[in-house]
Amino acid sequence: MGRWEPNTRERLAKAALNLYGERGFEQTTVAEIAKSAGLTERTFFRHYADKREVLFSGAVELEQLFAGAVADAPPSSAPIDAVALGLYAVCEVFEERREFARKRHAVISATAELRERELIKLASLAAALAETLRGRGVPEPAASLTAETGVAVFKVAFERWITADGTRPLVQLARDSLDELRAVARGDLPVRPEGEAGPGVPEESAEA
Amino acid sequence: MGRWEPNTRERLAKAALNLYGERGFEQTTVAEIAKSAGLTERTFFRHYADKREVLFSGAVELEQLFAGAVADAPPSSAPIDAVALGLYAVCEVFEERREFARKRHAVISATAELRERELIKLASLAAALAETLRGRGVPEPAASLTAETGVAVFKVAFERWITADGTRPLVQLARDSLDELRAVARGDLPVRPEGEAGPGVPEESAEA
DNA sequence: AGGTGGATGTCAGTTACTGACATCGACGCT
DNA sequence: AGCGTCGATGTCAGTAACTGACATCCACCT
Repeated sequence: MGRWEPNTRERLAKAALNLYGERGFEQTTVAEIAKSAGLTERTFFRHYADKREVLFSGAVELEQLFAGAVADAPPSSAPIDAVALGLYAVCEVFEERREFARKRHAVISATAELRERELIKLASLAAALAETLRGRGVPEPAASLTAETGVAVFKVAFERWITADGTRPLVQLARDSLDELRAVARGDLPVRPEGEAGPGVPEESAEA
Repeated sequence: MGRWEPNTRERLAKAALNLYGERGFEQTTVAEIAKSAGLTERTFFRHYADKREVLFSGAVELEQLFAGAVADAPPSSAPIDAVALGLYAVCEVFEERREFARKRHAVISATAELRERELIKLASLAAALAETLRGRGVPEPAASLTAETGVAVFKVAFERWITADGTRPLVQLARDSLDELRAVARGDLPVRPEGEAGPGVPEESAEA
């Protein structure tokens, strides 16, 4: 396997992330990314299907990790608990790369086109989880609903983790969000968790 | 307000949906759509931001309808119940346009790019719902989780409605999916009904 | 009739993306 | 060493999405 400089794909990904961060996604041309990595535009498109995909090369591994952990959960686990195990496994991986995740997240959330791509990756993840759950004997539509729910919980927890100062580990935020979801779906009216006096909470007290 | 033929936007949208359905999205050029509507490519881009957006012009109204119904729910309603009301309002609208919805859905689900666009519209919807819930005094992250959950329920119900023969109204499917979600989140274990994982339609509403 | 304004047409240009073909460089084989 | 193979890269030409600048047209108003 002949090659000039090693790690072509990673060099392209790193160059892209940097340029997207500096000039913005739309203001960066693929030719610039390639040049910055010492390659040509054509080579870029041999490694990544399009200009956005360069930021999402890790999606497949993420999916495998998440779904694998769900598959390995004890057979007696309720679907939502199996998904929780996958959630925790994923959180561990992210915990080690917080700065990278932050930088990448900043670029993505700044550009509508990149947000689209991220959403479809998350949808693919949800589909994979649903498939795994069906493999565990969970019928539809429970499998899909549980999978979508798990992804929603991850999104919420990740957002809080990226935004916060980093003292609280992602896995803990995920656990909290999951608990919150159970309460929401149960129909419990959410009581204010902490002393935050943000937008006033009107008269919410009793439940039906 | 000068104009040649009326309903320019609608003519473009109809032409696009037809061509996408016949030749496929990628095999259809914007110039062809415009020509088919008796207009030019440039005019197409004056009405729609890009080639995909022509299929999503109703997203804003949908969002307003959904969020409006949530906002109008009784103040004492639990968040999930308020979202349910919005869900039902949206279902009514779709019920009247089943054939259009089916055709459009077929085109979208056949093309990755269009699925991306649809996802971001749904995400926008979820964001609007979350905002509405916060306006009702629901704190985060319960507002976002409830909103995402509501959208997930809609997706599942819509998919079943489009796939099925149409005898069951969408609103009923939505109600069922919502019940299922509550069961899932409660941790009720939908165990394999008869020990076989066949594609047979499983029992729903199998809880107390 | 004449003027105004919004919608449309025309044209040129950039850039994402693709196919066809040439080239390079490492490796194995004799 | 010499040679051939093969995968990765470079080069070039082409399509089509999308944009900006400017001309033109039609409906309406005075």
